Amino acid sequence: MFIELDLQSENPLYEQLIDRLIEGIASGALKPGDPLPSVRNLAESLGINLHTVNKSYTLLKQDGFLQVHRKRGVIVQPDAMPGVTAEFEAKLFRQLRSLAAEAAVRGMTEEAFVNQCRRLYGDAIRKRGGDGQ
Amino acid sequence: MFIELDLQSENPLYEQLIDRLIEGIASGALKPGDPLPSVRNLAESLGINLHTVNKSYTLLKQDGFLQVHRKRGVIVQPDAMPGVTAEFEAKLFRQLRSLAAEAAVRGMTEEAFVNQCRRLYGDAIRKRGGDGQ
DNA sequence: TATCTGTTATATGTATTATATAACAGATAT
DNA sequence: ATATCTGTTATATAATACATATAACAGATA
Repeated sequence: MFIELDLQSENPLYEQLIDRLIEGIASGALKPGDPLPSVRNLAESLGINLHTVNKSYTLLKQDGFLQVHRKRGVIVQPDAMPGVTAEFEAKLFRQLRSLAAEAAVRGMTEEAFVNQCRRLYGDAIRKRGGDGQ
Repeated sequence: MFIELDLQSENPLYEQLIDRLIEGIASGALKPGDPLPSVRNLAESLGINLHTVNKSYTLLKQDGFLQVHRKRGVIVQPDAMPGVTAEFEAKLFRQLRSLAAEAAVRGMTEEAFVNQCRRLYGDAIRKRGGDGQ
């Protein structure tokens, strides 16, 4: 687990951690059923508070990306990952619309914008071994 | 100016307003040189505080999307819009990477993801009349 | 028994967001 | 000139979010 958080970022630490963990699942660095460090261990290794890690874990659990076994601790969702829910679609639309509008105003062509989207999707699943769906 | 803000949203009001104004510029609803309502007028018509509008205007001015003339008031940047700066690229990368990773984990294919990106870019400039670059 | 797990409770400090009221200097219109 | 409108600045207050700290609980583990 090579996770780095930016303490200077405007993004909250718990959101950064959520992003890093989802990116880990997308890339295959974290596979279904894989155990995650305990909240206390991860907090210590990241140099942040236990409750900040716990908040990230709790939100990821609520969304179905993680499971908490009384015995095995926190693990990556071993069964079906959450699908494209209405909430996720709404978030995707909202953020993409905002990014696309600013990109257009700044003179970024549709091709350039779409190419970046494609490239970053490819980067996200790069390490999965081609089973990226 | 048909702007609606979501008072329930997690997004701050001043950020929502920034998004709506940039989207207005992207779509052509707001053209270079167009005057914007005064901070007090817009605040009243949106039902929010003067300082919240002023914060949005100030940030948009700092980024070069708006200009403040002592005589003409606040207008849409009449000269060259800000280009694709390093800061914007960094923001674009950060947010797209996060969205792409979650989309991939949720089973959204690269094609579906890229198509949404393309569609939302097209929606953003739809009313510009095809001079979208 | 001692230790580790997630979880919950409580408290504190800081920053952000949004509001309110007031005032200033420049420009505009009557 | 007087009154009004402009962006801007100052100050204050309340609510919320973020991050931390300390403590405790029940279940599982060694």
